[in-house]
Amino acid sequence: MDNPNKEEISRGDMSPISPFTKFCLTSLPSIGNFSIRAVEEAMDIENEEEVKTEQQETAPNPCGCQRTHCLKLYCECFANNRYCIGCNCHNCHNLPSYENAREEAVKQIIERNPGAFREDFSTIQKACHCKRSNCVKKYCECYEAGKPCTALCKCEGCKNVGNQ
DNA sequence: GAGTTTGAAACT
DNA sequence: CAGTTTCAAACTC
Repeated sequence: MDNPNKEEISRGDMSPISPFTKFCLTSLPSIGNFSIRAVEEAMDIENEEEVKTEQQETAPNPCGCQRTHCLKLYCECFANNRYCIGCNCHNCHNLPSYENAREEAVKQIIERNPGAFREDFSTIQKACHCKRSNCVKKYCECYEAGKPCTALCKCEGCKNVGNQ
């Protein structure tokens, strides 16, 4: 298998700190007063990694995307119009420093589905197409949202019919 | 933790 | 629009 970081290492548009340097900064113990934070500030780097660390515990639904750079709707963070913060994703481009690529991806998705990023997401009625989960597992978007399936759904063997 | 199953998203 | 593939999460062992 290829090193998943290879691509990132060779990119020219990434933040000026290499993955290896990042690893060193975050993994090696600080020496005396020589703190990681001081190094970061001295290098005047983007602070997204710092933000990640600080918000790690409160990050809602951290994703674990491997292949999409978190720029497809497969990525929960991206789909919810959030940057990836405290996630376990690889080669993430869903970050302020990749704003150009991010906006391009958003544009492309909106072309395909104008409603994909509507703000009032909670009011959108989901319509699932489940075949095997009986709509009673979190594979089903309706079930996951805590809502019964409706006539809009095209599911088979649905048992997600609410309390009735 | 590894492998399987699932259905949305993406693609053709 | 329908069929197929890709993807990441849910789930199982």
